[in-house]
Amino acid sequence: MSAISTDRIADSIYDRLREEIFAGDLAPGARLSVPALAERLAVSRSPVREAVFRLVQDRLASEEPRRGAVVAKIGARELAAIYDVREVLEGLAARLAVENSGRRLVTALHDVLAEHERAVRDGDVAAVTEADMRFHALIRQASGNPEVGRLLDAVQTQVRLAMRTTRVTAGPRQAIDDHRAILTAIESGDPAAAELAARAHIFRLRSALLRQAEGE
Amino acid sequence: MSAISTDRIADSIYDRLREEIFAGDLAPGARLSVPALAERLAVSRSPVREAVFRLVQDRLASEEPRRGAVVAKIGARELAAIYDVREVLEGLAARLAVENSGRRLVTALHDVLAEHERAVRDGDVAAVTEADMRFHALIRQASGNPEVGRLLDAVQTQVRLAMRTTRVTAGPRQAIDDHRAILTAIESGDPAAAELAARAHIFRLRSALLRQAEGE
DNA sequence: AATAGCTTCGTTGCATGTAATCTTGGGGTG
DNA sequence: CACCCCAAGATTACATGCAACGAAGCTATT
Repeated sequence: MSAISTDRIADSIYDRLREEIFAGDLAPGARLSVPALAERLAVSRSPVREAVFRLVQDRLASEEPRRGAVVAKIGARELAAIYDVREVLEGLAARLAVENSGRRLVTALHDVLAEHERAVRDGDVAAVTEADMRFHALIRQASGNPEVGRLLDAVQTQVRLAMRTTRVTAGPRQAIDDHRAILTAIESGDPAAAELAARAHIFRLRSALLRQAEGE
Repeated sequence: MSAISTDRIADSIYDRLREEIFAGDLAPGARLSVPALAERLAVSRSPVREAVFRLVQDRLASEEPRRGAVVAKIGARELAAIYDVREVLEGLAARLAVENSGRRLVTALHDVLAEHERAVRDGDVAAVTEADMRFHALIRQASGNPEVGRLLDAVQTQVRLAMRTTRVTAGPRQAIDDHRAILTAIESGDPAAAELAARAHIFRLRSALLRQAEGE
């Protein structure tokens, strides 16, 4: 019953570096020198090497020839490509959720949507983000397809990284309207409609993103 | 201009283990002991450890608690989930290929299809597989979206692993008919039609797969 | 003969040594 | 003043040592 043993140094270093990247403490372009990190974190090079390796595989860092890994930059172009993928994956998740799931999902989504609306009214930015992510997470868990969940996690990792450079805000009202449309489609029990609604939502996010990148 | 330096021991071990898994020399369930492999391959444990780690991340192996990694088994259920993902990704690739690509793709696909038909007539199983894979690879390269390519590579890795246990053959005539339908849709320049045709193709493969798994 | 305890073996994960290779900065030269 | 070459530094990748931890098998006891 115990959780995964997190007493692995390599894991905790991976988590820590990840958070430092998302928090901006490690800006895109910053070098991830294994010896330097090992000294800063007061551990040997082995677990650091493993952690950096995982960051590269997650595309949070990229290998530069003989200069070590650096925190990855991600431009609007790459992000748009990722959103193409996200569009079809979120659509798939919504379709599968309708096919596999029941009333429980609908009520949970209603709750999150209500919280989302409250957060927007109150101007609580953190809560808005939280509710937004929860909405998608619920659907993806309900899909019953772990592969979709894993891939969407990877997509979200890239999106979070992109927020370090690109400012990507879809109008908050638009997001709520989209979510409500998705929920309505799920409630109606129509898998194809749910897929379309989810895809339309992500497609609009992608458009907003590109428009914003254009205006720079 | 030189290719990626493959003179890394860890890389060559990774490639070798991968091939041994696909060839069946390492059957699903076989233990991947790092010390044992290091001795067999006459290298130290470090590069072997890295290679095994990558296999686990690719889901070609799975970690068993305190007994090391073992070659992964993949059942019909997991494979069906993977095909759900593959369906939407191949659909996306086909749509993007139509939007981004031109006549070059169409002629290349015609060539591969002709070769595919010849191979089926001659009963050349290896050539059939080759042509089939080439058809999909062409579309995915033409999509211009590297993310789709990477994810479909990962999907294909799982499919190849699954072939070690599950026998997955869609009738060869069906595959050719499907491919011709996809090509027709691409030729017509209709992105939505191409997406639907590609999705239908994978969906049929998935159905054939599940039917075959059912009958056991 | 069955079972409980113990010993041995194998495994992982981390630390550290070392050679090869590339980058980079400085000093000397045309 | 610009440029080139060389040397020093840093990095990776691999080898190897070592302790902790379970698992599996053997032995002794009931």
